[in-house]
Amino acid sequence: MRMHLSEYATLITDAMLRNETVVLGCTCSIRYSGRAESQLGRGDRIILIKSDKAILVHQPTGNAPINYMKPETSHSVVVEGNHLLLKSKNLALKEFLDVTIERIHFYNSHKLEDSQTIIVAGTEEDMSNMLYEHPDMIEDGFKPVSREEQTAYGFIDVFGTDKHGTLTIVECKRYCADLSAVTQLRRYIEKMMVSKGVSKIRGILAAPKITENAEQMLKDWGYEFKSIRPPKYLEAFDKKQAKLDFF
Amino acid sequence: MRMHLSEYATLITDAMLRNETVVLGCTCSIRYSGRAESQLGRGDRIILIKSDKAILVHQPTGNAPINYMKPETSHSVVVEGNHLLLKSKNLALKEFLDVTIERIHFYNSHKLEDSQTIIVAGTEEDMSNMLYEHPDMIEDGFKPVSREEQTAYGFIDVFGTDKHGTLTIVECKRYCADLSAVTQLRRYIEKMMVSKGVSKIRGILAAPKITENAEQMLKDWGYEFKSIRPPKYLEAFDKKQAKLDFF
DNA sequence: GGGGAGAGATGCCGC
DNA sequence: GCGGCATTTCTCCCC
Repeated sequence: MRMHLSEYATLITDAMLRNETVVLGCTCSIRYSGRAESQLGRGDRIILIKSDKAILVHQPTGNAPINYMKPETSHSVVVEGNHLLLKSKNLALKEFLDVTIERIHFYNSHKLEDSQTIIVAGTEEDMSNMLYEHPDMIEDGFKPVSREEQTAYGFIDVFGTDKHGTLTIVECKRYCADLSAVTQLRRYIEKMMVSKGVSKIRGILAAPKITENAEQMLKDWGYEFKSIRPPKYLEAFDKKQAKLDFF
Repeated sequence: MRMHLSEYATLITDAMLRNETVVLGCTCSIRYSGRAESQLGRGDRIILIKSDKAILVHQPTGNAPINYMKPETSHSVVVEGNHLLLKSKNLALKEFLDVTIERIHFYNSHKLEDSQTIIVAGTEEDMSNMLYEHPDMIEDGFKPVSREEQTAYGFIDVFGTDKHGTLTIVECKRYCADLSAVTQLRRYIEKMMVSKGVSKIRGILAAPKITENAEQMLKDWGYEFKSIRPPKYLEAFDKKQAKLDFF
């Protein structure tokens, strides 16, 4: 049983008023203007308008949305000739999305309730926590002083002294360390040398692996690489769970 | 008319066999294991399984998917007790997603056809192209060298010589330049000084604006900031269109 | 709200 | 496939 486009306009408008989440399968073309500008010719897509008024447009393949607007966007649906015009505006961000809908394949809307927050384990933070709790993983005699030390040039993952008492900065990466990881470490060290008034600070990049160019740059600057992997995910996970269950 | 969960299992399985895109509004809980590990308690979500077998799970608010798997993932749907178990596996990436579905609010599947590619304008590339065509926007007397040469020294946005013949590297940012933009410029300059065997290379950061810390670091290193905005979106857009229409 | 940095980042292009 | 880098990055945290 196919409805007319005008009926869909009413359906969608009413659903949004009721703060429902709207799903639309349709043939459409799209134009976006805001931080950048884009155009997309006619094709079949899924449109998702969430209860917070974020909108996502997905092509039938690919991970990322092809067009989207942030939450707090206002949407209007009107009939224009023989198609539906979905106009989304975010005046605060000066962003605009126009979707010209030629045909609707399916439509659904529903009030969705979800108060859950995701718990993620195996992050860089888990890694720096592990090193803080097991400083011997860096090297014998390493003594951590602080985590997440704030500097004007950024955060420092792990900060401490080696067995000779030399100040040591450890930068963690959960995956393969690259050039920017080295420049990040370098930036911290240079800033810290000035603020602490010392001439020598050791730099250690802790990651499962490192690119060849990054390793070369690391050596050129007299820093070191330490191959360390993020903590076993399930262990960290169960730990967090235990903590949550406690309360 | 509500169906039993077992009927949905068949519906979804068949739709995937026909390479359709599947949309599901449901109450579910989720567990992910792969590059990291995550858990999400019971709540209402939208599940999207695309024709390339990518899967996205969206909460009713927020821009980004809360869980997802890349294309080429295999999915199975089975009934387990009084709920539906959607198991997604990507053995090549060693990633796993388990969705325990307690209730289905709506379901749709459809064969979607979309061969269109998006055209985006106002990018950093557009910005560097603009500077090549209008080098006076950098400063009087700036002469960009041929664009072919930029590959020889990496991914430098724009480089050339100023009116005194001094080599000059320009790094473009389409939005507010930050600390990493400065270190990036610095890295290029150091690389270039070695490869060209010169002791002085000017560095210019071209962006609409720059953070205070980044500007300080830029000055500390003797580089310069030039406030430049990406080209007017519509103009660049129409240009690209004209080019495409030509063929 | 701005700044800084991580992300299960993703996606693109080049070698 | 790896590497380097932009992204309408998004998101979180902290000042």
